[in-house]
Amino acid sequence: MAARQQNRSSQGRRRASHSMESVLTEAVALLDEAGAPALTFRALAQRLGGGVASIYWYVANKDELLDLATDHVIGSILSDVEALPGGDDPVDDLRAIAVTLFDAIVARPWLGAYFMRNTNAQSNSLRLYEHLGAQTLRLDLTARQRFHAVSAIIGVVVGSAVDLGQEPPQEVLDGHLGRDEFLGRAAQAWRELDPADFPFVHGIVDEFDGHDDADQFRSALDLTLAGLRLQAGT
Amino acid sequence: MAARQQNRSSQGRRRASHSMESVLTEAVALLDEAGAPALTFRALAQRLGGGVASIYWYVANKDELLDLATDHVIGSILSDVEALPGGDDPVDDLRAIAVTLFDAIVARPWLGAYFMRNTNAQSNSLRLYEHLGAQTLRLDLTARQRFHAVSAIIGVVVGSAVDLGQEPPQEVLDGHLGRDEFLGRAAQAWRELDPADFPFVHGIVDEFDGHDDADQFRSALDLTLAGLRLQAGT
DNA sequence: ACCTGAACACCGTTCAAGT
DNA sequence: ACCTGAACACCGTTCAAGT
Repeated sequence: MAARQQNRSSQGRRRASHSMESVLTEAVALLDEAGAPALTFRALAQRLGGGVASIYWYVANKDELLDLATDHVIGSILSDVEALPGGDDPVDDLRAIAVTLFDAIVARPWLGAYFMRNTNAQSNSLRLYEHLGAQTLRLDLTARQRFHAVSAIIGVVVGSAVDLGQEPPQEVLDGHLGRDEFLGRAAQAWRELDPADFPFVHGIVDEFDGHDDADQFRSALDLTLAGLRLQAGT
Repeated sequence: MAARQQNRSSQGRRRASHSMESVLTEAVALLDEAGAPALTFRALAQRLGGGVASIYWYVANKDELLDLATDHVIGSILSDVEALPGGDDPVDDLRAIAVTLFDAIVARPWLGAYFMRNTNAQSNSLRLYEHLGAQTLRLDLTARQRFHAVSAIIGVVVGSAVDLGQEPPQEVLDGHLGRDEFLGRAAQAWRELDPADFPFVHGIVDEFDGHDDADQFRSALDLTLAGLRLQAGT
């Protein structure tokens, strides 16, 4: 079937041969499988079937590796965003894009920490930024308002994402405790606080218990978009 | 003046003696002086004048150290928040609290990554949460709306904070480049993009160049609060 | 041009032992 | 009850050398 790989000499496996593409694909695979702590140069080298030092031919350091891995997956998020239908209401289109970003981060919680962190090294991020911003060009806003509006929307996404990206406590990872049990346990602690000292916490503990992160995100996004709509006079 | 310290024997310095308080104070000092990477058990032990292992008497692991250090500084932020005058408009009071939080994070950029991350281990965080929430009790909202409103506001703070907490690139740290030069350099790269492909980016590049993070935060916060005001019918 | 092995300096964490 | 020294297993990064 496949031709004999050039990097196998007659003596057996000798020299590995990588490529930027394979380095990033395997880096993302590690991140997806076990989160940010799983991405080490040694683990990555092992997956690539080579030595640690060869990775440094492709990236200058770990920060750059993370930036490029992030931009790599943002490439596919960008495709999703570009596939969005787009309607006649720019604010609704902004919402649809933001929800797409949020969903992508839910699927890859490690993304939360690196998303939109460095638009220089991340060229797909810049395109995504442009895509969001393009919707604001359809609204009656000043340049400064547009700049701030897009920053605010990204802020809502990142703010929610950071919450999601939090490594769950050890009990949850070990599978001894599901997310619901974990929330329930925290909720129980809240219920035991003095209601006179914590009236708000008592009032919302039932909402907190078993809450959906997506709901929370949607509400935060809707508040920002409502404010934006008001500002644009739409 | 001060009595001879018990941990000095006649042979000279022998056994160090710590306390939770001194551990956290020195941990915060390290974080303040050089950011999150500076807080290592070895550096902390050196400042405390003892061995690394003794720190484990006070905290179970580094995560707990970070949680407690964060809660420690949130204690003083809480004092600032409680010292706020408080007016007749709950939304304005929410804004004042949020701005206080933002200012605290500007002063301690490392906080951004840990702020409000674990209200279990962080008892001062919970009090701060209650303080924000208490303002929403003065608004005509459902429990769910209150819960989401406070989450949204914290999201705006954290979203902006994450941006601030980013370690500046090496050139800025080295002092070869100021923040303005750094922004200007990025802005210049944006100006060189094809305007047909990046109309939005071109439209806001002058806003981006030399922008103030506080302005950006204030705008994001105001959008959220405007949305909240609308929701509460105030 | 691209890959390797071995080293370096540094982490968090543990543990048997001291006081 | 609290502290210590030394070890362990792991990091990112470098470099002289190979192909």
